[in-house]
Amino acid sequence: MNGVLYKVRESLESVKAAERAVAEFTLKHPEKVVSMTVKELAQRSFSSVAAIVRYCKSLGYEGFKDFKLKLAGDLTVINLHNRAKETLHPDDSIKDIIAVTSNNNIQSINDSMQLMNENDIQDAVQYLLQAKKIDFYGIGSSYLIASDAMQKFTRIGKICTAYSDYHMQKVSAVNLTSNDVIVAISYSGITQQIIDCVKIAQSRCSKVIAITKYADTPLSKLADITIFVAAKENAFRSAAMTSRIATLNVIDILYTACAHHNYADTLLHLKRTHQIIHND
Amino acid sequence: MNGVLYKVRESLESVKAAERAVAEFTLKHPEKVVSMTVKELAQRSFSSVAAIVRYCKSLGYEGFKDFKLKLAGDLTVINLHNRAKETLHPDDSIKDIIAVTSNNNIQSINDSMQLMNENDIQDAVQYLLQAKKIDFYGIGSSYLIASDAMQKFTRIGKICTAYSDYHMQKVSAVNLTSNDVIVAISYSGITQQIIDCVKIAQSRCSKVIAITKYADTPLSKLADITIFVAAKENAFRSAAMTSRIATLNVIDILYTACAHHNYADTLLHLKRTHQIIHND
DNA sequence: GTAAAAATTGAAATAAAATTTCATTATTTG
DNA sequence: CAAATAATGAAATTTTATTTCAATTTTTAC
Repeated sequence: MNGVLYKVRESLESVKAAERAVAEFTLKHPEKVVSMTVKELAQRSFSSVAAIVRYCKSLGYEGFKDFKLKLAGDLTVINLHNRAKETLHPDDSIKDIIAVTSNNNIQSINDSMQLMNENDIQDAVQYLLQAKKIDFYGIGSSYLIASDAMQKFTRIGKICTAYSDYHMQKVSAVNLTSNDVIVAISYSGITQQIIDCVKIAQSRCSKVIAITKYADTPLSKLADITIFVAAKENAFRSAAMTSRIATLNVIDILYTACAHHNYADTLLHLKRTHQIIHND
Repeated sequence: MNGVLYKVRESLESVKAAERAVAEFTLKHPEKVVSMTVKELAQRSFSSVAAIVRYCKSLGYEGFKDFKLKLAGDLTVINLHNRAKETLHPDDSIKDIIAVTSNNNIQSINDSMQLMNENDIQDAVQYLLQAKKIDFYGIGSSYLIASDAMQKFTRIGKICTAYSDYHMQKVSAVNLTSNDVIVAISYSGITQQIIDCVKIAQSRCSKVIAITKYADTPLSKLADITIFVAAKENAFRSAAMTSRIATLNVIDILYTACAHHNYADTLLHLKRTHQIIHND
């Protein structure tokens, strides 16, 4: 969350040539940077000492020393939930499976938190609050997340839908207005049906919030606001599996922030809802 | 815990006079130490530069620089946990909301892990592996979890279903056999529709695995195996919201354990599935 | 197309900070 | 109580970070 690595990654777009290599090296080997001197880093990233100090200052730090200190802090947090092994082997026990799976899920939430930009979330919440109608779009396992979001936002009195059918999504999209907001959920960021709906929505002047993996994808390029989730895949854990928990966490954050915005009003809505549904 | 501050506190017993003041100052104002130079710290704690470097080395660090870096890391973690209050207040910022929500979700997984019984999980996995057919039952937000489970187990070639409609659930239940297994998902453990289906399933001699909150509920009393999830509720976080992530983690564990049981076979199934669905 | 202005860059100078050395002082031991 | 040992900090040294500034590149304005 507004961490050093996030700032570095963000800077890649506007960084000067001499500083680019430094940024890239930092993203690739942050733990090395922490124990390097400016001189060493300058050599390793074919830059100059002065460029590095300037770069650190441009990111808002006092200098390289301050930068390293903050980075050390962030890395400790990132490593916090990272201690358990990540992959399973044929002879692992149930105990291992419980630990590894739970830790992967925890780590997924944690890593994604590092990628979140307060301002983006704030903007997304503003859109959602002002929206007359919200459409949540997702295909496959992302549809379940869309449904979850729909259930939540309905509970606080928002008009919103999540269609399981692609054609219904499209039908809904062509009838959007500039007062509406869509939330497009696609981990890969390349799901064609979602991209199609986003384009239709934008032709109707609706705002688009995307939730997708941390990368340059067609979806993130199109969206007005992109909220990233981190995920590591392996043979047993598909992309969808790893990202799902982190994506749900994003939904929780958006929902909580919206609910929070009008504290008293929300409590009323929730109370009303609670009286109808006692349990599930 | 082998953090810097822990070591410093431990050192108080055996520390030399000149270093004692340094240790005490560090314990009192660790966040200040991080941004101080050896010289400054020497003055503030009425010690000498050399004494401080020696002290850092005696604690096992390379020197003062290393000591500061490690301390910075620890402090970030400590701040993180301090910020992780559990409830939100009207004047909380987006940053607070991100931290609180994410931490609640992480906590939820963590707490539930503590409640899990290896043997129960192992037995549940055995049932699932031997099942001819698996029915996942859930109402409302629990239905989304049931669907998620269904999607996962389908990917490894299991015959399974999750019905959104109560009547279809019942229809499915009356046609179960002793070779089948149902997974009943209800956080409250008192959802009448789910209880009904469980009773029908048991009259057909099917095995029942329940996933529910940690308490004596009608559901946990009926089930053959109960897997518990922990959850703390408050005005903004309904039971369903807090428990959902933990319940999904249970599904992940069951799925992973089943998938893991036949390592080679599973990889084959997943590969096949992957070729069909590229992205979601 | 070109010249002036602005921005970028890194080598070298400077400043700051950390570490080491070593002589002095205090403490322990026989 | 003297010799041995340990502790201590001032000063020297080394390492590291920051700043300066002139050379170079890029942009802008005409």
